[in-house]
Amino acid sequence: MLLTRVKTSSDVRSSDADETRNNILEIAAREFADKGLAGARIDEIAEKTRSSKRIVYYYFGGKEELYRAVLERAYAQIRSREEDAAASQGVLSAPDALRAQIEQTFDYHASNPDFVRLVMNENIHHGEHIGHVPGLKERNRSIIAQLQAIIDKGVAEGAFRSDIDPVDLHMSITALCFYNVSNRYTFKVNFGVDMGAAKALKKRREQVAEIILAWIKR
Amino acid sequence: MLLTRVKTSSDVRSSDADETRNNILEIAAREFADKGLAGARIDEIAEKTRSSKRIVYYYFGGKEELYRAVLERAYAQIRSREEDAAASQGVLSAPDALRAQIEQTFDYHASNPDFVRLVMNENIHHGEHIGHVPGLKERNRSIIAQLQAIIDKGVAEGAFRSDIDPVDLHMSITALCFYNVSNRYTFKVNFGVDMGAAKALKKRREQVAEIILAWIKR
Amino acid sequence: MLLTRVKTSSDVRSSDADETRNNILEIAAREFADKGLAGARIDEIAEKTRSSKRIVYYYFGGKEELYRAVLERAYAQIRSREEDAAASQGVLSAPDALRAQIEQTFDYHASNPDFVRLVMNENIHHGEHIGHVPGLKERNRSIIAQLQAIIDKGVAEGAFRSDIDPVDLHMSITALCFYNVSNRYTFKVNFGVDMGAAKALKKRREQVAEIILAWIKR
Amino acid sequence: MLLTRVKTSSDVRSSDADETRNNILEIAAREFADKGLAGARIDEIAEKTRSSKRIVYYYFGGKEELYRAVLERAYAQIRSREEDAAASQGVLSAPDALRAQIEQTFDYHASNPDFVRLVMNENIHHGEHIGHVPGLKERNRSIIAQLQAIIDKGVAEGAFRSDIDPVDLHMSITALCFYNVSNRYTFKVNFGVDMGAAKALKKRREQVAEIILAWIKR
DNA sequence: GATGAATGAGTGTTCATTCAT
DNA sequence: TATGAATGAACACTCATTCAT
Repeated sequence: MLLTRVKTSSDVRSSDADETRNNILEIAAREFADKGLAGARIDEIAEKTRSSKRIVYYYFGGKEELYRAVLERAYAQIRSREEDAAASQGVLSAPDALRAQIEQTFDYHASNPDFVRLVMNENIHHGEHIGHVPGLKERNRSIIAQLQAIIDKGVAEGAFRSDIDPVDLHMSITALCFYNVSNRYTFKVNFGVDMGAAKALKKRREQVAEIILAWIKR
Repeated sequence: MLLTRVKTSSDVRSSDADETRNNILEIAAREFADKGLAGARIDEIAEKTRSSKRIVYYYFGGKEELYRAVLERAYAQIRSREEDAAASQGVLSAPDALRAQIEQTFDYHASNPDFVRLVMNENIHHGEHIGHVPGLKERNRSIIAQLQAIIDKGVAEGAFRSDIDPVDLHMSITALCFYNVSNRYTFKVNFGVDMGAAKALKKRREQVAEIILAWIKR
Repeated sequence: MLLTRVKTSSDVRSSDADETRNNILEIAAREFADKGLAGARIDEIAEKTRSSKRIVYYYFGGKEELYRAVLERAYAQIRSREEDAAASQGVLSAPDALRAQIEQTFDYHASNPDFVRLVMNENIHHGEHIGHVPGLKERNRSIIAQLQAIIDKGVAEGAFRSDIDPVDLHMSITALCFYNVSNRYTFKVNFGVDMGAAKALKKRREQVAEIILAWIKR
Repeated sequence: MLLTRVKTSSDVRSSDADETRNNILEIAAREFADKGLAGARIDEIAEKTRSSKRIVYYYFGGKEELYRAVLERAYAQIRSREEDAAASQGVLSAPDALRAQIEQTFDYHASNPDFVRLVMNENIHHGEHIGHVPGLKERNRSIIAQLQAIIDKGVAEGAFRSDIDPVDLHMSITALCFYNVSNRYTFKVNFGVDMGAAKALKKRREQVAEIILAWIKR
């Protein structure tokens, strides 16, 4: 900061500020995902941060606002992933496109357990914060539209049933992709199977696609 | 208590104690389900109880122990339901038995959102308390055995594929029954559909059975 | 109790009662000596007892009263010891009698650390309970009279100074006998010497007598 | 603080902090000395302080840590006193130096009953906290070295016996200086003499020196 | 804009004691 | 006389938040 004169001081500050903000959000996401809104400690978050507790308040105002910012960021991230994925499915047949879509959803959940845990937390809180997350509507419209397109294509190809609602389809896919992650610990205790293990994941990934495709095929 | 005058005074006491215990457990279950282990307040639980905070400690020792007792009770309840249900499936064909099983699972989750939320909470806590719940092993063995029996029958009848693992089947069923309840609030915000509504539930119930049966049928 | 008809029921009860009382007092003495009045727990005392918490209240009324009873018993014990010892000193020369007296005092403290600790506790509480212990005056008069007799004899024998006050003598002896026990733990940390060890005690016992005799001899 | 304007703001802060810390330690020392670790109440300490209960936790972390800080401070104070006293004994003869040393020890105990009571408390707790007090080893080495020097000088002067161990000497002196303070209340009840009274103290001060000197002289 | 110090309100827990039988 | 169950009051401690600089 002291070495660069090219950047104006305000530039420097704001880029530093962004870095600080992101650093806090990252740490906070982990903490909220791990312990929930009530269980996470501002003190602990601040301590793990490169900055101080006061800075957390300075940037975010309070615990709840920080939680919302974390939620927002988590949804922003999944959305950008979905958009990336959507771009590359144009040329596939409907079943293949659907399978790709399912696998992408499965992978995202599997490799982002913190997102899954944040969503669980949000449901524990009756979804009272998610409403404030901007850009959700577009995201959801886009997901549904994407699935509708695949369904339409599959019906046209004579491969899919014509009576599948895209929202139902989305729910079924997500339910099957969510559970391994969300209920990993109780499932492990109950059935001795660790759904975090690579082998188990690979097998399940295949299976989820199989289940959905068996249902939608005519 | 109202029926008997024969009971000795000690009997009366213990039944009172049981009543108090159960009353606390009921209230606590609601609170823990609603706010999580960290978010629930012993003060609040006690206040809603017919007894006092001190009594809560007298009976359960502490917050964590109370939480465990709640978890234990929740699992005990689902287990007794499963046993009841199992008894009545003997005469059905494999697909009908499986459908009955799925519907029972679906209904249990739908009408016991607190159980679902407790399980979510337990997963947030990395399942560190569920291990202490007694009788889990038997429950799980029994579930799997039941499913295995249905699979076997279905295979024998020529109705089912022969390569389905009962644990996978259980996971798939549960995943599809769990999600509407666990993610009800975020789903509502995201897609405008309230999965708590009777109509939505009825439709989904049918659908879940359909999905599983489509997958398992040969 | 049900088997003996020789004893009247009230006899039986009262002897049982004495046993119970004594058992409680013994346990309580250990606890109060170990943790002080505030630190000792009625629950813990009751648990270690052969009886119940309610019995403790039944017999003693409350924590403070129990503490007083313990204090009383402790002083009663030391007194009876002193009387026994006094009886056997008639034939000795004054220095020998004094030495015997000192050694007896030293030994009593060394082998009754609980008594020492109870006295420490009582001083922490500004001696507010010891006033209620009956029989103290007689005990103290007797100790002082005993020492006065030894001094008188020593003066008559030409062995002792004539200006020693028996209360001062008692204080000096007790101070030197008390400290090894009362300050055993801090002394150990400070100087690495464990005054509870037999060898250290034996040496110190000799020394204490030596100190007092050097002072009183003419 | 009132004298300096040169101090930076952080200096001012830290001196305020020190003041607060010291104020708390002073009050806490009185409370712990008076009621012991278990008997003292954080609430009461905080109330008597110029600050709040929260501040006590902010500075010290907890009751036990506060107790340790108090213990540490008490030992630091006695040590600095000893060092001051040691400096002024160079020119005296061995008996005079020893007498001065004894009187200083006597006076310190007599005028710092809280220190004596803290040490008693620490012994009730089996000395489990004193081990954590830093600088104790140096203090004790220095005390013993000082006494050894006096002994050596006295032996060289032909005034003292040559077989006195400095640790024994220290224990004897301390025992005689500690008791009037530690057992003041029980002694008062037992023998009607208030060892806190100026006259009694003066007489005893003389006597303690006399006892030790009688023992060590050849 | 940035920060170490401070804090009111609550949070889980424990204690000596009493009640109902 | 004897006791398991129950309890109000206090207790140590924590938390998100704000103040002074």
